[in-house]
Amino acid sequence: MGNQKLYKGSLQTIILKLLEENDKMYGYEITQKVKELTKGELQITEGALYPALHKLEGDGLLDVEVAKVDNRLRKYYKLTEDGTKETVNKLAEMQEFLQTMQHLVNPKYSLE
Amino acid sequence: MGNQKLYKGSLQTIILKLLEENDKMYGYEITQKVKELTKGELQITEGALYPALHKLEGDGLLDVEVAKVDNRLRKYYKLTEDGTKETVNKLAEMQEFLQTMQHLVNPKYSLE
DNA sequence: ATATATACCTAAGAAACCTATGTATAAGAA
DNA sequence: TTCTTATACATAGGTTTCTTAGGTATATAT
Repeated sequence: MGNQKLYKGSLQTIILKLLEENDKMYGYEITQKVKELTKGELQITEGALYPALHKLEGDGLLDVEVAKVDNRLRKYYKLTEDGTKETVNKLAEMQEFLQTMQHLVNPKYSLE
Repeated sequence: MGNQKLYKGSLQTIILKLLEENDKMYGYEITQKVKELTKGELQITEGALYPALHKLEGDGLLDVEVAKVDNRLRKYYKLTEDGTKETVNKLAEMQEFLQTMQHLVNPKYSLE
């Protein structure tokens, strides 16, 4: 790691993308999934994750469903209809950002 | 645009990369160059740029040289020796970040 | 018994940015 | 010739987003 600050601003997009792929997930599961997918490169902190989930829910992009598993609480989140639409937008913006940055910092590896 | 917040955290790297390519540049020139290279996608604001340049200078990564052109002030910045080394690090971190994000949000377009 | 993993949460502060504003000169349009 | 736009620097105040640090609680492994 050491480049955690580059991820600033991309957490919402990451959450939405995971929920697009996995239908429903709970917070802790998201942190583990991201760690696994990035081979430890990105560690989402709970102090960042939970407020982000609450914000997405408040914005109407996620629905919550509480469950009890092994006598422990879980809050499953899933995309609303608006959330599904917004995910498409956010992913498009992310792709544009990644391409622009790739072009900026390393023109020869550009995808264009 | 609309995805400006994704660029949060990447400004220093962008500045260093431009100075690696162009030897010396002044602030206003950097804003124009970035606008040109990104086809208007990224507009660096002065409120972000100047403090960033001052910080890089304070950290010993940039040297300043003041010049007067057409009776107007210009502050030319160039990489120090430390700045050149740090640029290599920051670019490597950026590449890793871009690859990780690409893999996260769109596995099939991954460069791996 | 103690530590680790699972599972949620918030408060306080830091970092990095945007908006707005200020100064000043040069060039172009009305 | 006045007004706007472009060039060129700068800072102050506020916002967003994250990190750090702490809190609660159950299950499992040592």
